[in-house]
Amino acid sequence: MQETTSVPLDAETKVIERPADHESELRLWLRLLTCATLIEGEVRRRLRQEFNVTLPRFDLMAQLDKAPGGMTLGELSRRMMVSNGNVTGLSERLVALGLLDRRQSRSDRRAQIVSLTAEGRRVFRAMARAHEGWIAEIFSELAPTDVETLMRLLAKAKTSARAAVAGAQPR
Amino acid sequence: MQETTSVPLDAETKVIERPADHESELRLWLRLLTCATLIEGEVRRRLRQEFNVTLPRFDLMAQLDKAPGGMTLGELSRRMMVSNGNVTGLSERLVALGLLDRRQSRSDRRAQIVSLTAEGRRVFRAMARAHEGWIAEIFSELAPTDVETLMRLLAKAKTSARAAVAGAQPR
DNA sequence: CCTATAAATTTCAACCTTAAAATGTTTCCA
DNA sequence: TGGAAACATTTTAAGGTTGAAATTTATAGG
Repeated sequence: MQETTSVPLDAETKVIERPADHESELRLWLRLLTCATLIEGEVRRRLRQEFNVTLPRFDLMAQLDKAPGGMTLGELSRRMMVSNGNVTGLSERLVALGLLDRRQSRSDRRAQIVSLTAEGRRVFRAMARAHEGWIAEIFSELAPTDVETLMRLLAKAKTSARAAVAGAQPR
Repeated sequence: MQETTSVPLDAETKVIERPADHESELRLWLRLLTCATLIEGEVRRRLRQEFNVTLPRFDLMAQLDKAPGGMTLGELSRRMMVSNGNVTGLSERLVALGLLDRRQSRSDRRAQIVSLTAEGRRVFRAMARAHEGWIAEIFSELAPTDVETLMRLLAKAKTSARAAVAGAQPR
């Protein structure tokens, strides 16, 4: 019975096309996603209620805060892991609010460089201080060793994921 | 020097209002978010290229696949952790594609019940099979013990986050 | 029975997001 | 030098997402 397999098998041969039990990895992914979604939602809610700012805008400002001299839109796009068109729109709104400066690069006329204004930096620092506290609160039940272990294993997961992404997308 | 503190301190007193080193938690959050974003982006890309479907639609169908009898929109909204209005729109598009059925609840005229059509179930199963393989590939560099440890610590993180969410949002 | 409150959903405006096409600029190499 | 190819960005169309207001129906207490 069940002799429909057209591939010769023996004890040393891996079963081909078996449904395979990758359930544990799948459950890991769902749990990871749940954690991220949960925390992201909470951070967004608080940013909105306490600072009237969206998470993407906060993220963009966070990148610029680390680059005193500013950054091109492309660089920003890569670091934020979002599309080019996305940063174009986000930057426009932040410039309109007076939180960002934007100028053309001297050396490359294609490139636009954005940086935080003094006001932008001031506003961001206040938000960042609160944000750090929220994250500490959210993770408060984790022991330091838990945090350490998670950091290590998530780094491993990140490397693994990057390899899969690179392998699948010849771009 | 540095005697600007106006709060009396001694060996037993926690420093008040110190900038506090919650850096490790912050880094953990950023790493968790990076992992999730990276993987989510890759899954979305493949769903799009291989099945011409968006991730939110796949997620919605995944919830319904687990509920043979269907589910109300509210239930779907809670499980997917997205807003009510969101599932309204998503469902409309999937009904238009013939992948979902939608009917009014017999017992509660306010409630709408959606479920997969036969076609929807068939399509979802094919996608789910591929999806499980992608996730396995993405996590392929993790050892079984790594997966196990991550599951455990992420569960702890989830519990911790839920407590923070509940504590902050009297709703 | 009536009415206040809660619940399920829809609608709406604003914003975020992507992929792909279009534009303008730089680089490289034959 | 002359293009071809690579780059940086913008634009566009389609869709996803939220929070809040509006609508309809259910429920419970007096």
